[in-house]
Amino acid sequence: MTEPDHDPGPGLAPEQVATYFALTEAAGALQHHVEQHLRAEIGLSAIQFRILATLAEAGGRLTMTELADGVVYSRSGLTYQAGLLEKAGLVTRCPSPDDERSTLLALTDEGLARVEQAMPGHVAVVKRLLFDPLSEADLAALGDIMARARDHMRAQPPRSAAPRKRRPASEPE
Amino acid sequence: MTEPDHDPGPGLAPEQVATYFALTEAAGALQHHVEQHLRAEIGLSAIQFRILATLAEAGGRLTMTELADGVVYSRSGLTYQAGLLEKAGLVTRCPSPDDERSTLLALTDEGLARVEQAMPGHVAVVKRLLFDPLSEADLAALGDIMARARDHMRAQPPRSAAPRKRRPASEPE
DNA sequence: AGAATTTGCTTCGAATTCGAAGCATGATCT
DNA sequence: AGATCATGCTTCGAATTCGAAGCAAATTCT
Repeated sequence: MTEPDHDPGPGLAPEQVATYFALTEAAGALQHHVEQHLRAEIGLSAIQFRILATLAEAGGRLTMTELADGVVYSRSGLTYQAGLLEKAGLVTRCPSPDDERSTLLALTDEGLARVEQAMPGHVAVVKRLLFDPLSEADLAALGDIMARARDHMRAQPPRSAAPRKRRPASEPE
Repeated sequence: MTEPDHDPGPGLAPEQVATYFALTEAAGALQHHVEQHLRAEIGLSAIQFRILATLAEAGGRLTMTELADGVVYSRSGLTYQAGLLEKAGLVTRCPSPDDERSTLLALTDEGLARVEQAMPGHVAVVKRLLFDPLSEADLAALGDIMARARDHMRAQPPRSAAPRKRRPASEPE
């Protein structure tokens, strides 16, 4: 499971493949465990927790597009989850005062309370699974690397295959 | 996006939260881009490619459980995907000579060819998105860290989530 | 040996996800 | 101003996913 035997072709380092697979599998396993924990503890799916946490970080209110952009999610999926969360009383949907067509998702007090209730145990699980075998230096390096990778991916222009996409300039107005 | 304003509680470093979020978001974005590329290039979903690649790494044959264990996937989902892949002629299902109840998934020549066809472009996308902003030292550090994290997660026993795994609970439901 | 427990996989039903199409609002052009 | 295009969200249908239940083979216990 450590060294692939196929021929990846010229100029491609198998070390990168191994790193990528390790990253993907670890991230998948981590997500799985986190999902289990969140659902068992406070009855939220990982994506729901992520939505609420992103809202909390942003100060409580975001438009659907900003939110979907932040959680790397499809618009329709976000609509579905927003409906669930609204029905659960954790968020409210207000029309934006600026753009009538935009919908602002706002965190309710209960929603914020839920996030704060979930956060310690959530982080504890992540700590145990991800950060336990890592040193301080590892943590710093990983944080630095992943932040850089994330920013790089955010800066990636949308693929040309998309029929209707946002403007190439990802600059907020 | 750097420092959440909520109170995570005592003993929990916000740096870890930031690292975890960066990791999750980057992994999610990477997975999304990879999914797009794989589907557009060779008509495989990410999970299908992962199954085929895992099979190739293992020498061509694995049981369903070993495979599901390797790709962190549900058994039923793997059954579904195995059906699709078998119908596509990329794998075959043979009963195990050792255990009659076990099903061995075997990679066909076409399946192996598909993996090898997909691998270069796949790695190129990963390279561009993930490894482009990283130095050699970053790559080595990331590979080391993620491999350690993955092994640690693999070693994690299922908490109490397992319904009826090994121990016959004296409390029937 | 025979019965009970365990293990491995598949089927089933419900929930979730996504892209495309549809609808409404804002911006731009003439 | 009116028309046209662009943007934001939602609905819709199909595909995928998961856990629980079900079934067959193997191991263990008596």
